[in-house]
Amino acid sequence: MNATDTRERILGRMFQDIHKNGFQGLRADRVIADLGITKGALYHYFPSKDAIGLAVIAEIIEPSYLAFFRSLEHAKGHPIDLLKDHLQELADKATPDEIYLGCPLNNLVQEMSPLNEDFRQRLKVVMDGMIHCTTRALERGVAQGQVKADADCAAVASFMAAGIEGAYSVAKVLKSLSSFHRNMQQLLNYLELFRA
Amino acid sequence: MNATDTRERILGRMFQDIHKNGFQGLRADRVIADLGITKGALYHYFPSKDAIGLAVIAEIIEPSYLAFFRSLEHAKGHPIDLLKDHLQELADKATPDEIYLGCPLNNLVQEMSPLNEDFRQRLKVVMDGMIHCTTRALERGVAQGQVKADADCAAVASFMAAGIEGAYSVAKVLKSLSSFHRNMQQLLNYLELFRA
DNA sequence: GCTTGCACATACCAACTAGTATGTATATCT
DNA sequence: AGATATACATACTAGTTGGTATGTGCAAGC
Repeated sequence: MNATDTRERILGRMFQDIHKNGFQGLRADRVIADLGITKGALYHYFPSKDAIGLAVIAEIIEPSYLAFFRSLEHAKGHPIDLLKDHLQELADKATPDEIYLGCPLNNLVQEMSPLNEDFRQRLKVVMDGMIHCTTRALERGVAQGQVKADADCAAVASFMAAGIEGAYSVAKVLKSLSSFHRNMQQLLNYLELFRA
Repeated sequence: MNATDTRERILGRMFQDIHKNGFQGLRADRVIADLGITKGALYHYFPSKDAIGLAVIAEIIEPSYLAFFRSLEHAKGHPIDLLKDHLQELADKATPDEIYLGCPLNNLVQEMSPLNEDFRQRLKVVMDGMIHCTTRALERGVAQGQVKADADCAAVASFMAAGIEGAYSVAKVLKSLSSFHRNMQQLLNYLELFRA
């Protein structure tokens, strides 16, 4: 077991615990007991609880969310199809358990934005990334005649992000995977409106 | 100062503290210090912290959210106009501070649904109420030829709820009132699609 | 005027929780 | 081989936090 392994094991479990309990509900003691390690190991890698949360956002949440959206930059194909495929994939791969726990990004946004500006800044980077990449993809679509010329690309991109988070949110209270599917389908219909 | 006054003062402040810090971040000590009362008063009215949270949902959040949606049942006028007026009002009355703190319902949903089934049940009642009242209003609109006959009323109602929560969510991270306005406007446009 | 019960106030505690101080085994470099 | 740094383990603490046990002023009812 080398050093990077331990650090990543810690971060992975922290992410899971935060996903379930929220950052304020995260208990370092619970995680280290779970991993079979000790406080010494934990505080060897992270100076504080806040640092753990920020590392989880930067090293786990951000990469996993922005992977697709950054790929839009050089992707071939109709931007609306690319976006719809991604939403469809999100809908298809979602398990009841994931829906019940909610979107990790959304959870942290709701909980931490007003409490810790460092958290908000890092979360904003992720949300901005999603929206801006989508906006640019739609704008390229306009330039290529694939997307309606009068489409407000920034507004559509922003609404798509809101629709995704809202779908997660509603499905989470209702504890209903089918609610998530229905709302994602409505979002697909909405996107289709902007095809040229 | 009579008894009901004290109870309501406590609930009001608890709501504010929860709105800002979340339920797990709620500190009873902080609230009673703020109100200038003592533990004795607090635990005279509420048996536990959980009971406070549930009372806040049942007595503050639920009535304020469902007031409009229940009124739909007997309201005159085009259902789409009624809904759009409500969304417009939500957009107009939102202050930067409220946007920064987020939607109280959404906040609690994200934080508490997976942690406490009692909370989730009570929050689900609110969300269900919003969606079902909207659904019925749209269905009446279909019956009266005001709403497109092929509209999936339940899906539209659900998506409207998701759109609202999503708009709050995105605006909260971005700390942007104009983002909220833009997304609410997109939601208005979406609703317009179903006018007969 | 005496009891009863409501509406609090005071003092206190047990459990938890992030964080620290210190020790130690092992690998690496010189 | 000795020094140094890394990667942890152990033990402990200071500050919180929800909750309780107990006391008290007071108004209403008898």
